[in-house]
Amino acid sequence: MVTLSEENYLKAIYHLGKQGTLSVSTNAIAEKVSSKASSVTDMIKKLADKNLANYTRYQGVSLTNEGRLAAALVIRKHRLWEVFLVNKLNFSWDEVHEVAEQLEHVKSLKLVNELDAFLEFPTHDPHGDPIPDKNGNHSPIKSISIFDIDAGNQGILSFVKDSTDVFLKYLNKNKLALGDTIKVLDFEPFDNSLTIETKSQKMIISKEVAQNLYLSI
Amino acid sequence: MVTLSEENYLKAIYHLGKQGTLSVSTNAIAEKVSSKASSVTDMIKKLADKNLANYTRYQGVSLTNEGRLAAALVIRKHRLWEVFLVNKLNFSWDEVHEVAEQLEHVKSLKLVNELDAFLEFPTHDPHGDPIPDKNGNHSPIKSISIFDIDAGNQGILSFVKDSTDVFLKYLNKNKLALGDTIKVLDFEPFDNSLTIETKSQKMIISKEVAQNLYLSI
DNA sequence: TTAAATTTTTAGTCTTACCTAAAAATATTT
DNA sequence: AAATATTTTTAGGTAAGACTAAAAATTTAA
Repeated sequence: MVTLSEENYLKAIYHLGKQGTLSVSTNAIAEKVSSKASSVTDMIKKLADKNLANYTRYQGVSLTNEGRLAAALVIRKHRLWEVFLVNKLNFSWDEVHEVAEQLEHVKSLKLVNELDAFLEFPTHDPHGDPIPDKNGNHSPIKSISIFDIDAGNQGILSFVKDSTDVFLKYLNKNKLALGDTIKVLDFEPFDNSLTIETKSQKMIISKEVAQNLYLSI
Repeated sequence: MVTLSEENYLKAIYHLGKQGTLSVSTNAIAEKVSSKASSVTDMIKKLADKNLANYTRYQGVSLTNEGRLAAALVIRKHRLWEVFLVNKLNFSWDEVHEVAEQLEHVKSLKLVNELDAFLEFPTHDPHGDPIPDKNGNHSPIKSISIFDIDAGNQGILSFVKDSTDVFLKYLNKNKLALGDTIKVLDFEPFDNSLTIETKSQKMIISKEVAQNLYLSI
């Protein structure tokens, strides 16, 4: 049995190192799960004992196939619940994270798969993140940061990298949502800001914002 | 903050003693939550410290108003989730308990209330148990055990007292479901069995079964 | 109304998941 | 390549929530 806490560590390792394939550092994990390096070392040993992680002292951790699948299933649940909250229960995309963090730990294969069917097999969550399938696979994101797009080109906003509520609220305030068509009009070298245009408006966004908006083109 | 474990004890006390108003014994609680009496004593002290329970050594426990409300809210969540699982996710009534036991601990007022609305404010769960409202109140059950109904009378099956999966599977096998109209045809004093009739069949049920079936008349 | 049985509490342990502080290993500078 | 800085691990400790075994209180029976 994988405990709640173990699931959170698996998720962290998965996210930090390209689906857990890369070796990630103890400190990075500690930061991600808001704990201390020493606690991480303890937990990593436990994961390695359970054959969920590959670990050699001082060399960082990666996930085993088993660990990667376990992590992907937690992420699958998290994202499916987010879709449920937004599509069925009137949550907005900046309110779902905390609740999904709890729901993702509920254990029942039937629950996940019925939920998936009930939501009509969504492929992406409300922030544009792909939803892993039963086998832990997801369609790779084929999108590119607005910051890397040349002036004159456009695309559809399909993913936001930062999904903290501060950023999502900024987007709400500025009427930017997934699915919007966005055109890059101009790049300002002085402060790296960009002028963009949507169906309803023309606006200037900072480099920080641009780097978190991804378009599919 | 009320922990998961505390919530389970609150539920147990609530269920054992008429919504927690009656004083219940340490042993009874231990039995209900599958732990030992000594563990119960520890937890009861914690609940009393948090002003959720009334406790004097050797005299049993009851719930304070605050404790009763907290318990009712957990039960509200449990039953709403059961409705969700059965009505939306194709679970049958004998499969929902275990999953609802996990879902009931998810913390988010918005979640409960939106779920309630999404399900169109159900008043009873799939076993006929009443769903407490936001303030912890529920409509009293106005139903009577089949065992206490005189031959010749009938009613609608609206509540099953025992909701273990063994009993629910027995009902499934014998095509008895909530909402069915059931008429009591005969009572057999030798073994206390009853002959009942539904729209589709005539059958004999034991005293044990009869005492767990409640009709509204 | 004592004696016996039962229930409840206390005392002392264990495990999980965290922590701090110090030691060990690895990385980075000079 | 030594010295210094950083990262990681180890050692030892804490709180929550469980446990066993023994002591205390209450209840039941003789």
